[in-house]
Amino acid sequence: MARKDSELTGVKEIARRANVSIGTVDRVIHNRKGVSKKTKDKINAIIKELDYQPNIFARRLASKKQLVFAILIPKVSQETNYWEAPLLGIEQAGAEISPYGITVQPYLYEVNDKKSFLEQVARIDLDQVQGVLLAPSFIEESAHFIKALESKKIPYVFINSDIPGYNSLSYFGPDLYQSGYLSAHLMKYLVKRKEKVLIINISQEIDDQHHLSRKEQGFRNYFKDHKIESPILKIDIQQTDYAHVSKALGQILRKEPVAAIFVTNSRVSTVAKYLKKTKDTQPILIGFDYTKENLVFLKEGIIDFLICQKPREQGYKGLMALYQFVLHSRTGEKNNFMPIDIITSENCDFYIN
Amino acid sequence: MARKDSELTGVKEIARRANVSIGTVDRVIHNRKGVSKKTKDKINAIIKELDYQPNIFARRLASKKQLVFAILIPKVSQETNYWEAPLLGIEQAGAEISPYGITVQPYLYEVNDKKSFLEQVARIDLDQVQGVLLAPSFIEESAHFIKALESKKIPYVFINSDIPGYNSLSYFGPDLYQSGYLSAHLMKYLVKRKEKVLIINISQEIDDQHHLSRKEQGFRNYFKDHKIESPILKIDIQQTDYAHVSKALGQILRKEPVAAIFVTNSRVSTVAKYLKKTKDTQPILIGFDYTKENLVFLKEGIIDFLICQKPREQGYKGLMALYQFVLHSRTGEKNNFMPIDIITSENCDFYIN
DNA sequence: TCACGTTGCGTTAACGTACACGAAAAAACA
DNA sequence: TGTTTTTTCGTGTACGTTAACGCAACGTGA
Repeated sequence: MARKDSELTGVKEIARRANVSIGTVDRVIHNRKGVSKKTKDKINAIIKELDYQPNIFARRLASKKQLVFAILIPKVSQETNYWEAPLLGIEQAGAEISPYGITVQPYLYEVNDKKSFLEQVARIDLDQVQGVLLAPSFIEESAHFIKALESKKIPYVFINSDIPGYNSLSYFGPDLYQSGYLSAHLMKYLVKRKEKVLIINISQEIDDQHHLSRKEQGFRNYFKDHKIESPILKIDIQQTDYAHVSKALGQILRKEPVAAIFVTNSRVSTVAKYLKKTKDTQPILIGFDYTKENLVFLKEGIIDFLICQKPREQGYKGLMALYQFVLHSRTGEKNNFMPIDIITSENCDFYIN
Repeated sequence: MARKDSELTGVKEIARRANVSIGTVDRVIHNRKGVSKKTKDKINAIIKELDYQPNIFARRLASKKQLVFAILIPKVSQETNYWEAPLLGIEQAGAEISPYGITVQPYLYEVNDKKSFLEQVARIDLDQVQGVLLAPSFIEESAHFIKALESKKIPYVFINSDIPGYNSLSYFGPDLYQSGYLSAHLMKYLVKRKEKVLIINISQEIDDQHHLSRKEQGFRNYFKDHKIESPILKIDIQQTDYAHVSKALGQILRKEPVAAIFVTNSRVSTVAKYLKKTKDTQPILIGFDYTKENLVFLKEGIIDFLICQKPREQGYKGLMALYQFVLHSRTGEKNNFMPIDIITSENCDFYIN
């Protein structure tokens, strides 16, 4: 009899060893009620001993129900199409895993609006969700949501920005400090000794400040570590519209001729727009993100370098990590810092965002 | 009766419509013999009409047999650990898809040895293989193998280098011309007007020449397109050992002081080794690939930039493409040019190869 | 004509799990 | 003690596909 082989695994074997039926084993596996503590413990012990891995094919064949993953990220705004990329990655991953009975439900919030974030959170029915992929833009609001997830034991993955200290499955996103550090490294090649460098923060959001300042820190520390003598100027611009930005730029650039400008986020295109209009010698311009707007100026040569951290891949890999965990109990690295890519007008056509 | 719903799909429905049994339907699906041409055609028509997608869970539950993918790439040599990266990507993909009953069989050949390539090809039993991932280093030898694959209708994917004109499922690898073009772009920032630039080809293999020259072409064309006045020198070194390389370098560098050197492949570390020993002012050095050896010199500052094209991802995505096609009949892009990454001593620790 | 092979097809038992249904056992109540 | 309720558990069917087995019908050669 070849039965010996086949009976060594599966619910049947567990049932046999525990002297119960497969129905009972099934109940403890799904911890439904109706099993005495005693037999439940016995069965759990056997499961652990056998390191029982349920057959996912049989499981998903027998169970008609879909798994649901909720996606909580900003929606694409007129201001920037940055979030298009993660969404594309998510959609691709979603398409790949959909044959395995997984449904992806997007909940998209306004990038600068906490209220909108909370509205979307409220729409998610945690009893119908087996995993969450989120960009925790707003620290406090996210913390509250995450607490709810943990109490329901729903696994979640962060993308784009991290909130350390939580028990997330993993994080896929940039190492902000390093990307600032790298930008400074590029600068070193481009500015001559003692030429001035300007850092520009453009953001109205307070939560953002944390991100921006970590980049700035990296940037400044590189200059310090490498004893670069170029003076660093810096301005904060709290309004993101062109009128404000151009005015602020005009003021400082008239007084202080700079050889290079480092914009700490994707709004570098606004700066580029200003620089294009002035006839003066163009300073080197470095900024972030492969957005439509930035790309135009990159190709025109107004922007010299863009730093980018694979937003598409963040979405793709984030969702895949969720899938690997929920379906196969596979956990990968907890922190997955995306590579820091340097984009120029030459390689931009080949950049896979 | 809810039967109406459930009967609308699956082999049962096909069988019902064709007035045959599911056994017969199964036979034509797996085109086994024992079905008359007439009913076979009828069933195939219905399958197409219904756009029947077999339930993969039921399929893999019922069928105990494993799918086999053969991997035909160079093995890691002492000379370079380049091929470690693709293999790692392949192994990761292999681990992820192994629960779906897929076995990955590596056949590794010596990178510079056609005989070894043919030996490995001979070891592959095409009747036991459902897909092939290969790096077609040797054009003619590969062509022969590919012909065999096509006659058996076994899908195959190229990585690292492409042989256009074949009906491969897809290609994952670099766009050589562009990576040369980009290198030149970097040079532009780094050398002053009329300073000399040196291109170095180090390779004993003839097949390689094709690759190298496409890079060189890209490099030269950038200079032409942008009317850069720096003269370009060039040497070919046909022996890859350090003694030869250093001798050749000594000869040319003594005569011609150059501001920058562009090495067209991963052997840039050999050049770096030489430069490190000379006390002269170090020229800018650009080369290819994130190998162990190159990394050392990059961190020491001898190599300034490395161009890299995600060898790990080539392996990962290549195998995944095979999987998506064989299991889910999903085809993606045919040509997948990898992003052209610029690696410096600053971002190298964050580079995901 | 019989015996035997071939072709074309139907039937059925797996594959491992989920879950509804109902039965037995235990507990609670009278 | 008998009756009801609750707890605990076993049985059976379904999920969609695979493939072994077997049975007709037909053809072939003697």
